Amino acid sequence: MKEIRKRSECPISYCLDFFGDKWALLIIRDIVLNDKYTFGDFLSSDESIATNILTDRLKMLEAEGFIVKYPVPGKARVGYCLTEEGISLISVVIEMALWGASKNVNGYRKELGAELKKDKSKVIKQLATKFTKKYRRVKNNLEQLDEKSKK
Amino acid sequence: MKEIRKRSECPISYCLDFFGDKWALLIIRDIVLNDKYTFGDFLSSDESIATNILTDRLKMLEAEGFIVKYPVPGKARVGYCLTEEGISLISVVIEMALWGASKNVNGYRKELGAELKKDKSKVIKQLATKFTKKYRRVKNNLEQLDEKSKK
DNA sequence: TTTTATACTTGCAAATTGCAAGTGCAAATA
DNA sequence: TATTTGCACTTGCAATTTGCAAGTATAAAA
Repeated sequence: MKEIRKRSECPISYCLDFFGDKWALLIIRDIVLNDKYTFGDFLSSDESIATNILTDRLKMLEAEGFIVKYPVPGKARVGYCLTEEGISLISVVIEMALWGASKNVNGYRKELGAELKKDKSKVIKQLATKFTKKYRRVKNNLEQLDEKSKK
Repeated sequence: MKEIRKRSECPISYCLDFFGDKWALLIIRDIVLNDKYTFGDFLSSDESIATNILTDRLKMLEAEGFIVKYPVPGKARVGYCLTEEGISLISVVIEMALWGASKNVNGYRKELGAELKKDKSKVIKQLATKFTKKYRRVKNNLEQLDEKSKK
């Protein structure tokens, strides 16, 4: 698992301690903007992440509290869901999306682009609300599974 | 020099094509928030970048049009200044700063933190204006040097 | 029990980072 | 003019990370 070392007291540096690589934020993106949640989902993204890198980054994100793993129906299937910590990254991801879009790289549907231009904060809030609800459901589910396994 | 390859049409991925490493955005940070502009300035930051990595990243940032190099008085001395392209990264840097600060990593003076909380957009605009003015001065200067060398 | 789907794990080569010594260039000084 | 000093890189090499692709473990269905 990618080792996290705090390089300085600078908040930007701190952010890059976790996310200063080509892949970690792409996983957050896939969850936030592409509704992906399984290992296979992330593997199928256009950037073609390698399985060992994906595993490594998911482990880091989970260990640092940005995502949580939960069972999904299907053989050996699992999903990954943002925690509150992970949800706080949405604004960074959106800011990058706006930056890239300003360079005429905009693979997202036109409506999202228009919404972001119209009211960026509103979009961020809506996404945060959506994933907060999902996180609560998943957390409850995990807690219930935990109780069951104790019987 | 770090090779830039466009991995997909996603704007976030596009941003990470340039900045998905531990160092490139730290250079932008140093220019924007620490008023640094020479090789030696960047070398002295708390994160201790290696000279070969710094050179590599400065070359990339220059080649991609985010910064421009200009002469500074002193022996073999040069400075680096944001271009309009580079200035457009300020909002990403600031969003990361806010994220890091929300995790209680805040090595900046309290006033900046307060200003950002009060009116993030205003701070971003002020910084953009400041560096736009500097870029214009530098560009004019470079153009004049260019004219001189043709005589 | 066997097959299938999923999530990883592993071995290895290529690429990148980090350390620290070295080199080249420009300006100041003797 | 020659030498010294300051600055911006460059270089050699070891350590680490990434990427490729085959392999393995687990869970559920047949």
